[in-house]
Parts: sequence; structure tokens; C-alpha cells
Amino acid sequence: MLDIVLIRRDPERVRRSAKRRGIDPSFVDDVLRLDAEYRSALTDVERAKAEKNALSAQIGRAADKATAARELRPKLDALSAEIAGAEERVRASAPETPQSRLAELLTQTPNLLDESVPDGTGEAENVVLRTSGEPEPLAFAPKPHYEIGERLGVLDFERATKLSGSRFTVLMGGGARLARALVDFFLDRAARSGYVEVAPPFLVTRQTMWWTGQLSKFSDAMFVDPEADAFMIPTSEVPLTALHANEILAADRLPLKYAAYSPCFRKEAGAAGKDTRGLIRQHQFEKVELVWVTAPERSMEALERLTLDAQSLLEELELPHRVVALCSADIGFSPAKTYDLEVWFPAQGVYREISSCSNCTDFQARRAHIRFRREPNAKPELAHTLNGSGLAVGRALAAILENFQEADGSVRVPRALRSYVGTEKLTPVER
RNA sequence: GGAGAGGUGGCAGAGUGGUCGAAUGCACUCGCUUGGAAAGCGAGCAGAGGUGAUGAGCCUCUCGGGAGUUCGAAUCUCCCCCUCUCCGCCA
Repeated sequence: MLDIVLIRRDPERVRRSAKRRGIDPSFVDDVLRLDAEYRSALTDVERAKAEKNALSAQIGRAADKATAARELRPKLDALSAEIAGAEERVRASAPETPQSRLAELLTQTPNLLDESVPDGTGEAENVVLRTSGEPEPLAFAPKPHYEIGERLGVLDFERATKLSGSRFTVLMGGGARLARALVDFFLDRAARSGYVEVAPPFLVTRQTMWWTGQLSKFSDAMFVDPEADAFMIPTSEVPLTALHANEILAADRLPLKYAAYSPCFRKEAGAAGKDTRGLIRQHQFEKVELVWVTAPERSMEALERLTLDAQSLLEELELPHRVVALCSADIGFSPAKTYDLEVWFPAQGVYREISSCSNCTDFQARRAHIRFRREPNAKPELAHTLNGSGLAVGRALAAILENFQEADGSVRVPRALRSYVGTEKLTPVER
């Protein structure tokens, strides 16, 4: 959520950011008007309440309270009626009232873009910053990971469909082992880089989803049991970022760096027909998520660090990849700036997202009330939150299958993973 | 799921209808003291919002959350949530 005070004082900045995102900026004028109406109603309520409180205090001080109360009765009743009326106007217009038009506009307003974000109108205008490990041309036609996986007997899509429907996968034998190795590898590297490992709940409340701004972004894409008020997390960014909701942290604790393994659940309703084959787009996938909580002035350098932390995993896995700065139109709802890590898939000859690293600045912190104090008696300030995958397990597994495939259908295990997997090679099985 | 106890400021812990946003202690900040420190002494120290100049001041709201009674609620009533103890069930 944006700071209403900032919208009031610098509406032009909000309009500019909205335009760059490709959003009609006229909502800013509506926000300004509705906010003015709200504050006027609020002032009315507060003035009447102050008057009434003063009279009540007068009764409290009187020697004969009953008489005092009786005498002030007409005034008090008039004030009560006035308060009730004005309160109704406040309720109807308040940004805290979910049904109010102002709340609706504010909750739909995305974060302000960072100045360094390249302008663009879509995915095509994202900027490649650096490429690492140029893909080597193979001496044979590379197969897609789902064919390799089935041939190896490590990916079973048919049985997954039997169990759970489309967009699920059963990992078998070396595939399951490789996936677990990746998780261990990611978490070990995160620990080495100073991240605290966290094992969070995978079900969270509506409140928690709201805190991290997921309700607008993923509301259609989430698995939910409304009766139990339980949402299956679409990413462990949710529990990790919300970990310190409603807290005031000491400055010397920052930055907080957390790493969590978790399954992630998404309906992907809007993606029907896209990436229907293989591990790329699943209702359930796993990843290790990295989250930072920093002081505002450190968050941009933290984003660079976080991105490098994620990128180093691809380096160690010897997977060809590139780092892309998302352009203004492609950046998500909460982030001010995002770098995507894209890994090479030789079968299709494309780079695909395997990690998305974002600086959400104070956007999530404002909703979740994640604050810190610079000095022991200083005023609390909003912290900045960042998140990035480090990395997505399914896509990493798919990338390994495709990039390390041999002509005979076997797949080499990347050196960095061999001690975790216990073998150097996955070989095809007869079925 | 059942029974009981309880949820107050960073922490501990008073407060059962009238200037209580809240005693006291600890922690913390500043000052005095000291060669320096500790102790001691003095002062300060919750958050959010409105109004002002992103100042001072003033005002409103907040004692787990919500509704209610009352001129007035941390204090009384109702609902919900959470924690602890015991029982049941379970991994």
C-alpha cells in the first residue's frame, strides 16, 4: 500500500509511476478528492467528541455528579446524535473500511517504481543485464525435460494426473532425490551467505495474506478453505515477510535475512493452455525463498546482493543463465524494482524465469506494520522488504535434465550436487 | 473437542465505573556525579490518526479483537481469537 500522505503531497509522482506501468493515472484525482472528504468528516467527529469528552469530565469533577449529569443532558444528547451522524460519514469514506471507494482505490494501487527501472510496455522490453555460461551447442537434438524425465523414470506425469489431476508431477527415484538435493544445496548455500533458515507454516490466515499484498495479486490463484480461514501459501514470501508484522525491530538487528524451503500452491487459473507439459507450471511446486528486511537506505544495495546470492546458485550448478531487469510494465504489484533470473532451456532454445528478486520497499511493510527504530528512543520507521527465489526446485530440476542430457538419454549430475545425490549420472530405465 | 485460569506499554506487574494512556520495578535515552565506570540522584521514554510547517501546541483513537450498557469503560455485559493447566484424540 502507498502512503496516503505521499499521494497527497506529491500526486504527480504517483501519476508518473502509474503511467510507466501502463495504468490510467486518473485514479489519483479520485483518491485526493475522497481523502479530502474523509478527513473533513473525521475532523467533524473529533471536534464533537472533544466537546462531549469535556462535558463528561466536567461531570466527573462535580461534587454532585447526578445533578451535573441531569443538567448537561440535553447538550450531551445533541452531541451524541451529531457524533453518530458524522461517524457514519467517516465509516463510509475511511481508507480502513474495506468497502469504501477510497480503500478500493488504495488497495488496487501498485507500488511506486524505482527511478532505475527501464521504461517499457511489456515483457519484450525487459533489459538483459548480464549473461553467464553461454549455452554450448549439443551434438544431437536436445530433448525437452519431460521426455528425458519420463525416459529416466524420474518424472511420472500420468500417475500424477491419476492422483491429483492436471499440472501435478510425481517424482520417482533419482528425480525425487535430485529435488531433495537441490533443496539441501540451496539451503546450505543460503546459510553460508548468512541467511537464517526458517521452516514456516504452509497455511496462513487471510490477515497474513493481506499483509503481504497477495490478496490482490494472487486472489484468483490461491487454494483456500474459507471456513477454516486457511490459505495455502502461493510462496513462502508470505509467511517470511509477515514474520515481523506488527513489530518494531531494533536497528542493529537489520538486515534480517531469512531462507525457507516450502511447497507453493497456485491455481494458475489464468494460465490455462500455457506450459501444459512438464514441470514448468504446476499447481504445487517447491522452492527456497530468500527474504530480507532492511533499512530504507540499504534496500537497493540489498536487492543487488540478493540477486547475486540467487545467481551464484546457478553458477555453481553450471546452468547457463542471464539476469534481466524487468521493465516498467512487467513489474508486479508490490515491487518497486525486480530482477528476473532466467535459465537456459536448450530443447526450446529459450531462457525461462527461475527466480524473481524484488525490492518491495515500504509497500508491504506499510500494510504489515513492519517497523524499526534507528535509536533506542527514536520514532519507528517502516522497514523495506525484499524477496527472491533461491531457487525454484522444479524449474531447476527441469533445467538440469535439459542442460546435462547426453546423447544416450542419460543425465549428468552437476558437480555441486554430486555429494548430495550420491551419483554422477541418472541413466534411463526400461519400463 | 471438554473443563478451568488468564490476555494491560520493550519486559515484569498494579489498576473492578469518573482527568487512567495507565502506579511501581527493570530495560533504554539524556544530565549530574566520577580520572573512567558501577552505584546513586534528576529528567525523559507507547503507538496510530487529524490539525499546524514533515516544528511547538491542541484534539481524536488504542489496555487481545469486535459489538453493547453508560454522560463517562482497562474496569460491567455478549460474541470471537489466542496463551497456560488438566482431560480426550492424535503424529
